[in-house]
Amino acid sequence: MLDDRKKKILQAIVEEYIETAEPVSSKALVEKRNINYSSATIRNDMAELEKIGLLDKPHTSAGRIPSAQGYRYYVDKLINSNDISMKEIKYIQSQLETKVNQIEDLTKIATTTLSEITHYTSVGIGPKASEQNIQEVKFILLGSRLLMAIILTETGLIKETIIKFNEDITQEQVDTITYLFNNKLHGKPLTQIDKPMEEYMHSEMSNILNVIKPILEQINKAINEDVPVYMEGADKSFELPEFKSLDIAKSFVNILDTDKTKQMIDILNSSNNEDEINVYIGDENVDKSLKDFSIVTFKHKEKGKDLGTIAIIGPTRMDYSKVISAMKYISKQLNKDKLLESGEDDEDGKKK
Amino acid sequence: MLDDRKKKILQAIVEEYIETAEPVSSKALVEKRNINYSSATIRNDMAELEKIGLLDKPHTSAGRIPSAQGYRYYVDKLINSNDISMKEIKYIQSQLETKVNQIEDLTKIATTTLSEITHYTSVGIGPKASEQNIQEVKFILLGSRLLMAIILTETGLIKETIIKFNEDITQEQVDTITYLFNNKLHGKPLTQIDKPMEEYMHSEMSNILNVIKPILEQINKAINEDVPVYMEGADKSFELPEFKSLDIAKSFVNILDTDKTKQMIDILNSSNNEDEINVYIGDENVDKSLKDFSIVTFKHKEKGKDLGTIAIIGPTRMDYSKVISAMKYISKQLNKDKLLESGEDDEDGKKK
DNA sequence: TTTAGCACTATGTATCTCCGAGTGCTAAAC
DNA sequence: GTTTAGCACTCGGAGATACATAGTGCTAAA
Repeated sequence: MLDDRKKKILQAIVEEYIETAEPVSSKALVEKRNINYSSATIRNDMAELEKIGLLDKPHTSAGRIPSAQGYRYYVDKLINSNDISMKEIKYIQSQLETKVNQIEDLTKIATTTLSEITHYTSVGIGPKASEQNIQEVKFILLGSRLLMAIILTETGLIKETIIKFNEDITQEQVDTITYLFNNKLHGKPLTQIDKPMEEYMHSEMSNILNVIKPILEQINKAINEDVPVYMEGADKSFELPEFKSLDIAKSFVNILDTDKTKQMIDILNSSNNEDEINVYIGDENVDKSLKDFSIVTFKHKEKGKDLGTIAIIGPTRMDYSKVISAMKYISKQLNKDKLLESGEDDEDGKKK
Repeated sequence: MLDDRKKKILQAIVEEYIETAEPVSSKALVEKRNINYSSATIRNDMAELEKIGLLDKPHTSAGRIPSAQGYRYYVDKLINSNDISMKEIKYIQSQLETKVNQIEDLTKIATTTLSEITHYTSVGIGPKASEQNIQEVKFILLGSRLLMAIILTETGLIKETIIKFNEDITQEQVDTITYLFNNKLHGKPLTQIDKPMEEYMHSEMSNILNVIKPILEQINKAINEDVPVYMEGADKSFELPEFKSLDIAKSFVNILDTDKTKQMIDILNSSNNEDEINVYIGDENVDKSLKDFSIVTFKHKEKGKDLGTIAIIGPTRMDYSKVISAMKYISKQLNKDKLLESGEDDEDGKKK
């Protein structure tokens, strides 16, 4: 356990370093951070903080910088998690009020807003379709051989896909299929879409057998493929002094490349704690290419269903206080709004 | 007009520089590029090529590099536009055969494939909705106050949006609206969706008046907002030696940031020539932040309708021969396939 | 327990030198 | 007239050296 002065010194070093990106000297703490002890006293404490592993020293004649553990201590015990101004609150509110066309848009807007408030790069991932339960399935015949399937989930997520057939489809067939799907699939998870249909595959209704199969195939494909990813403010990161190091810049681009999106999704989805903000500092990240970065994530859920994940990626020297505060506020707003239900309930009594 | 030897020398310099990223010396041309003249002769020619502005010299005691004009001459007159291997052709074909859920997916696949073949960053932009003509409009009541509008265009592009109402909507209203929309809008451009509807706004059908307005609003929003952008292989660019310069790396990230997407869209959409490959070298680009880059674009059209634009962005020292060849081949394939029609024609005789 | 004072140390920067690759030009060769 | 050999010249990059400086660690005194 640290005594008060050491805590104060650690906090001051972290915050000063976050601000200046330069190793912090004992003198700087006295002059800029109002620590009312002599630089010598502070130096003694700094030496001890270094011994317990909370500070690092780039070299003998430089100041100190926080270690990953130091940031961790700061985030866990010293942080001000209400570091958000009235102006920022207003801005967030105005952004979240924007009308959305789709549920996914909400995550997108939150991602953008977060990047604008924090000046870090933010990444958003749309809802994972596979976790959702089916509310309703609609089929629309777009042409004699072209069928559009629209799946609405209980949380309002919409998946649509187009199926092409080699032979003509009749409206009667479509009606039958629509009836079957909605009868069998309501409330079932999207991943299990083909299980309940299988019995029909082997049933007497041979006239739709050859129609159902391609539909299931295509729907399955649509569910598993499409996880929208939004990235905002990548250019902002490049203004940071850490990006003067080409290695860091490179690994950052590697992380954000669309190809590597799946990696990112894995990283973010491993943060499972519902409605809670997770912070991964430097080498706490499982992925080693993230060792020089910190990630702050938040998973937006409603009734246990994934509505999207939002993350901020920045250098370990990140303004945790600001990032966590902003994310906390946005997450609270997202949960308060319950936007999904605003216009669709009370139809069949299934929802309260 | 250049004599044959000068052409050969220019070509060799461009190609050698593309390969090595080092200023090319007269000696290198003799030894590595089999120019069967003495280095002195070559030096004389290089001096002349520099005088006409086709070559640059970083400093007195360095070799030559092509100027923007030099690249331009190379691209226009010296290039081998069939620089594509059997293996690459096979790969492109296999990729384009992938089943697509939506028309947009085609652009996406082409974008990815192009980046993989050329090893440069590629950017794809989906079809511009505003240029499309309406084929059919469907409305689906998802709840008592939630309506989904699906617009199918003549080229197969699908736009869908959700409209929320403050009061309940009946199926009869939806049917009326569906009839109205399809009656009035078939074959009209998407941008003019509200013009033909206006007369109804002032007509006797007051029971749907308050329904049409929010629908038009929301549809207009969906049309104008949603231009999907795909980016592939940004990390590949960072492996290039030019990205050792932090300024170049920075301006590159600036270009590709989602925020600046609209700039990019403008840039790409200014390349209007249908089914033709456009090359913008260095400062030929209107946007000054692109002065160190070259862009090769191709606009995929069918019957005059925009189906998407694909671009390769790389340093001015780009392998134009390979990029142009690959793009040419992909564009040919895209046009040959006419994928859009494969299953939807002959329904009502409107299409041949 | 805190502080003043001082020796010590690593780094960044500036300056200088030296090397070599490459040119431009002149004069000779073809 | 065209090509080539030869050579002086130039510039940038790599290393070496020195210097100034910011910061520490430690000792001894307050």
